[in-house]
Amino acid sequence: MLEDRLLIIKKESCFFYEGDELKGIFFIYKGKVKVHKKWGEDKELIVRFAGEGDIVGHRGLGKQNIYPVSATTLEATSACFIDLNLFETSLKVNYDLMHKLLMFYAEELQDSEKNMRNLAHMPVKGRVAYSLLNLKAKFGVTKEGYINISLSRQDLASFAGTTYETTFRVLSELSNEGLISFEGKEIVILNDKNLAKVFD
Amino acid sequence: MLEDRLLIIKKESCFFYEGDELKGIFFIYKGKVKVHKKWGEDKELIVRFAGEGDIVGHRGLGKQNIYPVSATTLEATSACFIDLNLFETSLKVNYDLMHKLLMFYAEELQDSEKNMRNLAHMPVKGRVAYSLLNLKAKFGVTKEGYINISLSRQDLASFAGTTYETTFRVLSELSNEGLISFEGKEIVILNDKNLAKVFD
DNA sequence: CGCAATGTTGAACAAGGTCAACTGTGGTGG
DNA sequence: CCACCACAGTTGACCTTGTTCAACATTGCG
Repeated sequence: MLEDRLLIIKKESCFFYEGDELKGIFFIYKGKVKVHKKWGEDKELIVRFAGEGDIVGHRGLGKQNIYPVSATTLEATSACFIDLNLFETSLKVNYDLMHKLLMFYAEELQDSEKNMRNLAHMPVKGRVAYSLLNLKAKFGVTKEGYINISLSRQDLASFAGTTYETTFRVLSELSNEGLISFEGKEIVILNDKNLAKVFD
Repeated sequence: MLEDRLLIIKKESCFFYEGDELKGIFFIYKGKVKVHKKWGEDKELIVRFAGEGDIVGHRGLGKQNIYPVSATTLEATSACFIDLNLFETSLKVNYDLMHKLLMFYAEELQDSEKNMRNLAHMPVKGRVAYSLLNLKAKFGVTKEGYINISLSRQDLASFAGTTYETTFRVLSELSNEGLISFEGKEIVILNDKNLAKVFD
């Protein structure tokens, strides 16, 4: 029963698009996903990342049943698709689930608004630093100390709300200052405290 | 019983501050309120406006019981304060309330993320235009056609995520283009459709 | 070996923020 | 009644930030 809703999604594939009709939500068993929003043809903003145990697609709930964002896997991902009806029914039946979801939304909203303020007022360097610390907090580090998510520069840029090139320069800067170090996509934060001082 | 929780708040006063301990939420009977977040000493971003029938302070729900935003009246306002315990209890008892709240959060989250993307990628002129249309949609217009909220330039700037002076220039520009007209704080949108074309 | 994709850097440019001056307007006291 | 001041409204000039574009380097892979 459950099995026929279990999806295996390969790396770098978009499993729902901004504007699509809302069919249901996804529960991530394994893998990592970016949730993003387009602007024009070639610009996007990554709104959030989701990993193991997170849900994706819930943002579509509300008046118009349309996904307001797209979701794309960053690595091979397995997820459970939960039909909208089933989900709504579960909510009706399970008070606790609904309450958890409510709290989850509340947290997300706080996050989102902090990000808004950052985009409006924080300079790029701060935003990149903030993004890195965010990623570390969410995904942790590997045993070698690298942030446990392998992200293209472009994705990092889209997350920080800036361009590829600028992200690049900022990253070298931070590296020169001894706050981080990296080889390709693998990034280590050497000094959390001082990295946090870049903003704030 | 209800009366002792009814508050009359005079114009331009902040009734809770970002960082305050969360005591409860406010239900606005009458008046208008801005919900804002500080950056540094002198910069702020207005995250949302609330009017009659809206609730304020719910953003504090979540892990740490702290208001993540401040709330300040724009006009004389009457509001009902609902103690956090009472509110939580009501949620437990009233399935429908909880569901409505959930949907409300979902909408807010969508809004917030649209705003994030706009801040990241939309130029200032577009953001101001977007803000004006937003305000019109939320508060409607007076019989003379003015947007039914009287906002200082500074507040409009903080809502659009820009500076006082820039807002000013953009407003004159829009006025020259025949899209809006204004006398002091009172603004009319002359051409919704073309104003929307400024962004998008 | 060569080509494509991605990484790296420099330079020019544009948007918007900052600062400061100027204008008008409405008190306030002589 | 007018001179003066305080203060928001208004505008100009400049400067910083970050984007854009384009060149060049490096890597990986057929």
